[in-house]
Amino acid sequence: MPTPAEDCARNILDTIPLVMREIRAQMRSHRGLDLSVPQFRALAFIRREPESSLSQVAQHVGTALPSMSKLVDGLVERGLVERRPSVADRRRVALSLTPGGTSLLEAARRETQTYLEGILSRLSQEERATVKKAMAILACLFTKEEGT
Amino acid sequence: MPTPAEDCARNILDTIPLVMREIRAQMRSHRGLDLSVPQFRALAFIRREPESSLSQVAQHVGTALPSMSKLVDGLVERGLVERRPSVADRRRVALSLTPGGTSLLEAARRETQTYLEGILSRLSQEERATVKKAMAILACLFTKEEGT
DNA sequence: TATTGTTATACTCTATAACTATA
DNA sequence: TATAGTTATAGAGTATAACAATA
Repeated sequence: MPTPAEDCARNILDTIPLVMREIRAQMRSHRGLDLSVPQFRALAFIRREPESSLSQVAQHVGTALPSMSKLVDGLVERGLVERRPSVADRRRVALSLTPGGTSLLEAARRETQTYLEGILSRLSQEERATVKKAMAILACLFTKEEGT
Repeated sequence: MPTPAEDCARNILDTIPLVMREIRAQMRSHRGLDLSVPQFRALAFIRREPESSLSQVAQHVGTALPSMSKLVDGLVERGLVERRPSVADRRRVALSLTPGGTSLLEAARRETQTYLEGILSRLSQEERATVKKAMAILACLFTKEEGT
């Protein structure tokens, strides 16, 4: 019989990529407001933390700095993000959403939320509670892991 | 107050990409046996279902057929997979692991399992049970969703 | 004609290394 | 010297469209 941790690890390895794939496909499927998951996460972070630097966004989204630089290039080209040099420290960059970026992000979030809620509505209240609790546990575990 | 489903959806959206990112980084970090998550999943499926066709693998891993064709190209070049025309139906392809592919897959799985178990060992038995149960719920939900 | 797979094309994601500008 | 960011480079993932081979 497998140990509990072994068992749990295998379940994670089987399930997380599956769910991730659905989320990605769903986000990509909207004409005009299609976003990749990292793009979505970057926009959401910038809205929550206006004037954030590139490093902060990269840290939060979990990419290397050059990756985020290029990702932001694309968002700026699409007119969703404004990138200005910071006044306090001119090495830095100050990122913020344009009005178009804000409304696109909100529309995308609405779509994705609706999609997920549709799926989750098939669960019992208890099952949803279990999923929510598990997400909180994992988020804690894997966020704290960053420095290691 | 957000509805339970809305709440749960946001938790999923915040957490799944985070965990996915860690799994990916972990799998890529091994010298000699570094695999992407889709490569790992393809190898695992082919071992479980020898002589499978390209379509079957693509279906299981969740990629489009051309994507899987290219992914398998890489695995064949690395000597991990053998791709032969099927005898019964020569449009098809019969995929199987080489001995090298089998041992690499096993080594990679061991590494990843060990890594995940290390993290999960910080949880209480009850927390692990919650995570495991949630994974089962999600796997069911998102596997059945494929045809929609 | 329908199915299986490949090729062509075009993005995005991702990382590391080398570089520039500022502190 | 150290930090923030960009550019260069390279490889993988992803999808759609067009094509070839076989049934």
